[in-house]
Amino acid sequence: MPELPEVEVLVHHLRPLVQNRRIKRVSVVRRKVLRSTSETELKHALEGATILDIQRRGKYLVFSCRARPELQPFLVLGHLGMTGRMFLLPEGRVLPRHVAVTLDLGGEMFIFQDPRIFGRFTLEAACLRSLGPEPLSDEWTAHELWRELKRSRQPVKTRLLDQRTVAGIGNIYASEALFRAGISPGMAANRVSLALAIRLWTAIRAVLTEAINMGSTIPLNFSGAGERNGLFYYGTASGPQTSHERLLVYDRAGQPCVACGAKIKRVIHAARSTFYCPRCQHR
DNA sequence: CACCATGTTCCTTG
DNA sequence: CCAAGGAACATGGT
Repeated sequence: MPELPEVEVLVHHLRPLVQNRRIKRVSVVRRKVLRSTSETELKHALEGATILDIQRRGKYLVFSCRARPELQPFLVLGHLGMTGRMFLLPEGRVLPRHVAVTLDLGGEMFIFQDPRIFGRFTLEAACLRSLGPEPLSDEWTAHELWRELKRSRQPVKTRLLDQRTVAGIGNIYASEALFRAGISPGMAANRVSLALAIRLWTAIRAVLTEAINMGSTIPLNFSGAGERNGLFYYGTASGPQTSHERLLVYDRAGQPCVACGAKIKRVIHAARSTFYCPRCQHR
């Protein structure tokens, strides 16, 4: 669930629920998600503090909190990893499996659940500094993408997964953006022309924006229960399509390309699956 | 049982 | 020293 659009949608839905709420108590069930922060440090910082806002940066959720009005705000960084979820649970309910951290907000519990424990919930915010530009910001240009791609001979798909190239693209939207741009995922990044970089830049922004727009209009199920599939918009109340149906190449190996009918291929780059149409994506 | 999985980081190899 | 690739992390779904 967690690439840029899913995190953006989560932040959008979570913000009004947690904004200006005071944290009464913190419970840490899986210490690993705290990374370099100790359990004591997190509790000391958060218990009694108020959540002022949530923002997204790349795939990170950035909580700004403040212990008291006269003090400086501080940040808590959340990351969903592969399987993380965040939602509110009415107080008194039985906790679901694989809870990593809970915040007692009084009346409701904020739950960070993460079966695989690849995610994080930490005071350590230094990792934000190594992130590349925000793909949907006005400051990010196609030329900047091109300049970044020029620096490596790795497959362009692999470069898109590197969060220093641009922040927030994951394995699903990397394949989707390359398909839309008509670029073969295995093409060496430094052989991508400026014209192709412009197409890729446009495709990245379109793919991410469309996913956000769809997710934002759908009511999320914050109970966290009954959602068996990791894919983010699955199990939500309604909607004509699941997110999966909107993906044109991802996880469609062997199926006909929606544009030309050729068989979608699956290949491996840097140990991750890549899906593409060998006819549409020739360059 | 085998294989796959939306992410990041560390280790090894060249 | 750097770049690139793969394993590891821990669990669940098919």
